[in-house]
Amino acid sequence: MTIEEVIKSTVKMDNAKKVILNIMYTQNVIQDHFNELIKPYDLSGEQYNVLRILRGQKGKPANMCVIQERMLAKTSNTTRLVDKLLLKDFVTRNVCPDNRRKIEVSITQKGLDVLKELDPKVDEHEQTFANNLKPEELVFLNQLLEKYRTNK
Amino acid sequence: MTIEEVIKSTVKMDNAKKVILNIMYTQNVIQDHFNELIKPYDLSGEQYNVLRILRGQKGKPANMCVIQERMLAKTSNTTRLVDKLLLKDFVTRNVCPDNRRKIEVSITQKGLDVLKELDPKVDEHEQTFANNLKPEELVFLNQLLEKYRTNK
DNA sequence: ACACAACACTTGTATATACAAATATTAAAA
DNA sequence: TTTTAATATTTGTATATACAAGTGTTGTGT
Repeated sequence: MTIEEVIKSTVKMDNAKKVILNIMYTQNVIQDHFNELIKPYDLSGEQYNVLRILRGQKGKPANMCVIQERMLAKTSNTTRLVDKLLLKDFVTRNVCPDNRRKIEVSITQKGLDVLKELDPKVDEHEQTFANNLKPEELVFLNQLLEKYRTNK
Repeated sequence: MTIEEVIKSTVKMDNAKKVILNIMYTQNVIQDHFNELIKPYDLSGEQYNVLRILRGQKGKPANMCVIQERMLAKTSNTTRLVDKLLLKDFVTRNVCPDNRRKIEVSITQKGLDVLKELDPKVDEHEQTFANNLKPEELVFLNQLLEKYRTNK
């Protein structure tokens, strides 16, 4: 389905406009698909993202600003995201002893367990989309997107 | 800047995962850029989208469900989006005389004026990104994204 | 004609996001 | 050593989004 069919556009669009709509719409499709996947786990996409960042720390706690800079949406409110994860016992939060302005956030075993359970489902989610392209097309799509963002 | 650099990833990712992150992140970058552009006009991205759909109707009013199906984010709450536009006198809203369940939404002259003022800025926004790619790359990026979404 | 389902839209509620201002701590300058 | 600036995080507020339930209208079957 082309992007014109998706938005039932009546007028002809140039490729510059089409690419933007295609990226925005594709992101929506991916996100809706992912939200379905994590719905039973009482996690939002951003909360999942934070958990994955924390697991990537391999035991080392992460400060709020470290989490922030590794997230895709740079404007997210990390404090409140961590609040939600804390309520579910997926993370711990402690004041950093070396610098009391900082907060050390770590993933708990319960958090690791839920990620472990999600891993195969997330892999499947990623593959479902990726399988529509040949391996070399996948590489090229990555390159084009990165080039498209140049200087932004 | 590659997606790995953006999220400061420590571990190696496969291309299936990289594409998803690349699309999500690129959408964020585009959206942030666009939000800067429309901030002075007291419009949200979705509100702008609705106005553009209404202009595309060329005088013919649009029902709520027509607006809904033409939007990128299918889950948006059209009623409240139109409420906001109504408060700014960018649209009118009337019960459809043929079918009183339906609502006819039309763009006002004021709405058309604000779109007209935005047009060159939106074009520039689109071109700024598109200029990073050769014309044939732009075409290919569109094709890859559409293929990537197959059956979703 | 009546009951009931389908449709089009609205409203309620909880959560998420955006962005500015506030707080607390540490670092730097006078 | 104060004062000031910079850093790290939190809080407040307004708006947006997600999703279920509610309202009013029209269409269908008996």
